[in-house]
Amino acid sequence: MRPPLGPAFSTQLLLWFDAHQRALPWRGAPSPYAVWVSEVMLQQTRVESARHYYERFMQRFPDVAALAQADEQDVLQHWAGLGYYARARNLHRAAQIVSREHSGKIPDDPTRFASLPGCGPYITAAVQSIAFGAPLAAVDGNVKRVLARLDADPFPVNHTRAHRHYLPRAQELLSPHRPGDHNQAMMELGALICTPRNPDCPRCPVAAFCTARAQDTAHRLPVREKKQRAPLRHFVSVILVHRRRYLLFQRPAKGLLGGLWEFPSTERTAQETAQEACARYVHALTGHSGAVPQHATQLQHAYTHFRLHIDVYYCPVPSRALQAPTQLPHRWLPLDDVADFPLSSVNQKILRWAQQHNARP
DNA sequence: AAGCCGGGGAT
DNA sequence: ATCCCAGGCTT
Repeated sequence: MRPPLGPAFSTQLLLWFDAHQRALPWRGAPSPYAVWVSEVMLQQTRVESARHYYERFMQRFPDVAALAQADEQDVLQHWAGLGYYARARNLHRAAQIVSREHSGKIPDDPTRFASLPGCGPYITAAVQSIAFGAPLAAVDGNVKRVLARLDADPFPVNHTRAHRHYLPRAQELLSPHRPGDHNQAMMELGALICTPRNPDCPRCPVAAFCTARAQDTAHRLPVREKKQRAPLRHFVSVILVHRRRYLLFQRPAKGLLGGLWEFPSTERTAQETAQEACARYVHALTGHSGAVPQHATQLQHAYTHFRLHIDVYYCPVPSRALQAPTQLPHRWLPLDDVADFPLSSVNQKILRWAQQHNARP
């Protein structure tokens, strides 16, 4: 049996939030557009990671019209390094829809807003409650953790149906008077007090309502399903140079790192060394068989579903002709111009290496 | 329902 | 090394 909470819970929560919330760039009477941009950036992304990107993005695209008119490459350029690039592409498309079909005004109707690309249940509840006062509970990773502890609920928070499971409880607790602040307060509580490890129960404003606190089991909640470890894959990236110009490819519009640019790269098979893979790739790319790739550096990186080991090579070639036209857009660029293209985090590291070594190993 | 999609900070 | 974050889309 759950303790009867009623409005007492949100009263205590909001008192704490009013006194202890962090000063963040998207707080303090933000425009609906500012709320939207911040919520999209904060998906699966910590506040401190998104903060700088948010400031820069809002300076460059201050309103829906500015974003709608922008070139997608410009939008990606301001997102490069933040990850989950479909967020940027969807936000850009959504801004164009708002501009064309809603006279530039962000819909204050949850159903219409939810039909925009990138606007799922969480974004919709967050934006509609914070910007327009709609009484919709926003359920993210923080909220699920807080609720799991509040009720000592063993339902795994990373289960496919976790959102469906925790939403009714979140909705029942939601303050009808200040739904936007209540939603932010739940997330702020999860970020500052009810943290994944070592929750600070003595300083929790709603500890009196918490079943896990009463049972002293907060440190063992929430329950989480095991997931298998990401496999390791080996890639070779090559800094291909012809007369101080560097070859860059653009990745396909969809899928991993969609629309971003990168130094040429290929996956290494188990049967070849990195050096052999690089020579094989350069030959396939340029037809030039006498290439002697020089090892530049190694990088490690982790994506959600696999880990990456990358050997980076430096390889001058005698011609700019490409043998097998890869269908993918490419450019031969002066090193100083490469940074003007949206690069993934890994390729930003490769670029920095090239700059530091002045293009020579 | 399960898989795909980034990156970094905390532990 | 592992976890996990202001999740949504595709299949």
